[in-house]
Amino acid sequence: MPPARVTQADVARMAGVSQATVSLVLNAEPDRVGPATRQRVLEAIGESGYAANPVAQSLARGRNSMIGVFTYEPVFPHGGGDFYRPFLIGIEAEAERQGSDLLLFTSAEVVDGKRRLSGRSRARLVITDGCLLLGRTEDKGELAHLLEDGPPFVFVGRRRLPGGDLPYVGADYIRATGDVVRLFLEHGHERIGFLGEMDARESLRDRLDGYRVAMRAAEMPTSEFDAAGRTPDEIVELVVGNRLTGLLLAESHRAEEIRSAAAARGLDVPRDLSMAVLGQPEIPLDTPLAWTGFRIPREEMGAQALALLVELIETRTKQTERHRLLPCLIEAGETVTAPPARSAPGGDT
Amino acid sequence: MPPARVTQADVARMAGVSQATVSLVLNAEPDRVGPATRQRVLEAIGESGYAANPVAQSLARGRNSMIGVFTYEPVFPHGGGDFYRPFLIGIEAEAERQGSDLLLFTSAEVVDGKRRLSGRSRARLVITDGCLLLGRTEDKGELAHLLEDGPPFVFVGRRRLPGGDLPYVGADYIRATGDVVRLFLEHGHERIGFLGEMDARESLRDRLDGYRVAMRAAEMPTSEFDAAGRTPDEIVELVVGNRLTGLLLAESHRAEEIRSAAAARGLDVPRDLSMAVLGQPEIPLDTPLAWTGFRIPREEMGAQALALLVELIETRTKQTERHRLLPCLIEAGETVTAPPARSAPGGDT
DNA sequence: CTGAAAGCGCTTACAG
DNA sequence: CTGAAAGCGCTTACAG
Repeated sequence: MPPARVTQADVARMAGVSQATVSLVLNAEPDRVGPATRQRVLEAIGESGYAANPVAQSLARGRNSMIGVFTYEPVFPHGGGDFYRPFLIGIEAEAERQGSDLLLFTSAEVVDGKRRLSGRSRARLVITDGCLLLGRTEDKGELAHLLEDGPPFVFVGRRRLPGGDLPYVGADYIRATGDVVRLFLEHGHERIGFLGEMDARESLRDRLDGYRVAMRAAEMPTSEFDAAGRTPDEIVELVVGNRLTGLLLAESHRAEEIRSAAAARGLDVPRDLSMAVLGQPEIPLDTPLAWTGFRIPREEMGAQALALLVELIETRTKQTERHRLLPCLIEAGETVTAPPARSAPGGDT
Repeated sequence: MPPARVTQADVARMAGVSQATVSLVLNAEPDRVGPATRQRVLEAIGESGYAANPVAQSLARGRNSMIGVFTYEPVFPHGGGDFYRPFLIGIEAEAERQGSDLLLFTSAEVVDGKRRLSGRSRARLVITDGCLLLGRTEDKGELAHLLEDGPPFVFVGRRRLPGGDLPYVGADYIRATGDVVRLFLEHGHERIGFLGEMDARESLRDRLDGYRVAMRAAEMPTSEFDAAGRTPDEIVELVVGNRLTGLLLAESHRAEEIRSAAAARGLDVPRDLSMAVLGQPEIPLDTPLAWTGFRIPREEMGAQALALLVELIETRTKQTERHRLLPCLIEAGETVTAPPARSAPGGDT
């Protein structure tokens, strides 16, 4: 026999008032209920240990202090990586501050190892006041749907939708990458290459854009290479073939293997080749060097995303600025220095 | 203006039936509704894109597929340690399997950095079908309360309540510690000491009990030392003073510093002193040795705890065995070998 | 086989 | 200031 949960009706009986009055004490302005009645109700609540049933609240008014957290993959993966953790550190801390609980949608349907945001999963979202979305394998179609007639949500990480205005809190990769490019320029580099997957993902696009914009502003020629399917040796070959003195790595996790390959070919980092990573990899690099690059403010992104979501829920107006772009801190490191002196000033004629 | 969603009433209107009939088509056995009617309803559902409102379902059914997860500290701590992670890996995987969502009680009141399970936090628990409890700073009084009139719950880790029968899924430290003791005995050790905090926590008590039982069974004298407040050097002093050839460490995280102190005093592990750790520390030891000891099945504990909880929720009977003790796998390692030969056979007279 | 009705536990106009 | 009532969108006995 499940211990029957205390309801407003029980409290009302104890306090000798109507159920509606209990609700008013709980929800309305203090002066909606007379002080004496109010007192009795409050006491009854204390004694009974009453707590509002959020499901009923939800149905009646549509809010329940529950924030949904939807991730496209398990929040707690078996393997080594732990992609979501830094974001969730920020999210949890902010949730504590806001006084909301977090509902992890672990019941979502899984297709090809990725959780889907459609069907029952999608319907389940409406349980919460609003929802945080995290992951790198989102389906833009699903998002468009959600935007159209779903509960409020905020994506952690910049996401763009062709026709829509998707709320997000992202990191300013464009600017951060530009900062790194300018660091190279200040050191006197002229031939600075960009290596990354030529992918449509915003986080990668933004880095590429940042590179292009900064290079163009400096009137330097760009050299972009697709990292996909290339071995470290092949990449070093590209560096040499294009006489690059600097290399930006969008794929920061490959930094160390590329440096090794360069070393094997007699190219020392940073003496002969300056390198920088555009963001820290999930799994810290096993490296003897302090890599130059920038730090992604993941915890802050999580916290701000939740803060923005709460704002959206509370105002429910289109007025609020729905996008936030947080700055990345540049890390000086030691892998970028002046380029080697040109062997033949004026070119290699 | 939130886009109005299609309800059963809408579907009923389209199909020319009652709202209840729509519900029956959706939920009851196929033959509760005549094939023709059923067909019309199904068509209307298809056309309208109807999806049941899970909030309303929850309210009507009295269950909501939400499992609460209460941790005494943040699930995602800032610092290095990550105590809860392995448990939550198991919990999340099991939740996927069971089709339930996880509600993290991040709104709980915090006192001295620990979340409390009383007041509003306590009340909030009842919104879930049942709740998983994790942490090492539980208040037994709060637990007793919960047991009395709270929702079903299961503690991850063995917990005992003087008067109550608290459901848990734990690791069998008694047996695992006994296994380690027997490993020492098989190697010929006779003077085996136990070092740990003499604390009331079950996990520590169990290790001590396991040690005592196994030693008594072998008719060996026990030597127990409180690690609290003792420096590594002082501990080594105890080892020497008591002529121990073997040492069990309940506080596995101190293993390496004690080994160093022993080495500094000329005691090599395992040549002069065999050591074993009773469970892996949260943060992996920075050590050149493979430590002998046992592995705590944390993921499995999480998964089983959730499975047990669901069972309790579904059966709602006292019949179910409410306790599960999982075996710990012994790790052979290389820190336990035969004790050094006695200098004077027959004693040191 | 199907509909009308009550109920899940709340919120919120609406009367007094 | 307070109560009676309607309603949120479902499920589920209970009558026909």
